[in-house]
Amino acid sequence: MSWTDERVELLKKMWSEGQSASQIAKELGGVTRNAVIGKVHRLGLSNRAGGAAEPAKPEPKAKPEKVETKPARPAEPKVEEKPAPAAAATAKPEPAQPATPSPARRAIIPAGQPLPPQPSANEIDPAALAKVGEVEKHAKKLGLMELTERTCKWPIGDPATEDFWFCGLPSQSGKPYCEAHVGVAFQPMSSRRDRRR
DNA sequence: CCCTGATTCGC
DNA sequence: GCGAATCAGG
Repeated sequence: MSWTDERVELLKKMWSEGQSASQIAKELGGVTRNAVIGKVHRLGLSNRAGGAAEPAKPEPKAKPEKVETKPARPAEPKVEEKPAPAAAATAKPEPAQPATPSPARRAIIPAGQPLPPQPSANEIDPAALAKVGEVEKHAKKLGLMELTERTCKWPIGDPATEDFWFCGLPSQSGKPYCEAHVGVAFQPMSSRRDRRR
């Protein structure tokens, strides 16, 4: 593979979007993250600043003076780093159904919820639940696109609204979830088996 | 261990 | 110019 204009363009785009070198490499295909990084450097955009943005690093120079703003590039598009929730668009307070072709639709419950059901106060170890609650505060709130092989894919929030994201915490094992979520995801199904219900 | 970007240097 | 190997972190 070679760095065609298109590929370089995509590289620039993704890099400025804050994508990691490995992700870019994966997207491009035929190159490794090293190649991407090498190219990035050669292109001179090692700093992820499409034109100027980063808060920059406050040098040990505590100069109370006003910061000099170079008018060098006043009209820079400046690609703000947006979380880019991937799938869901920035939902507006629009309660209306977008357009459900179904003649008779019931609740807006997405039938295809491939991922584990939210723990419904079942017979799950309270400690594990507490842990999840705790962990979800630290969730990285990844969008569908941000998920990788080793990020927790536990869904959080309501898929029907914009309040939906994935845990995203590292799932170091070969598991699809982080430690906490693994805990409530698959219980050995042995914890209290004879509930003599 | 997983990951990140940065650098080097033979090609 | 290219990128694998390596380095230096998190």
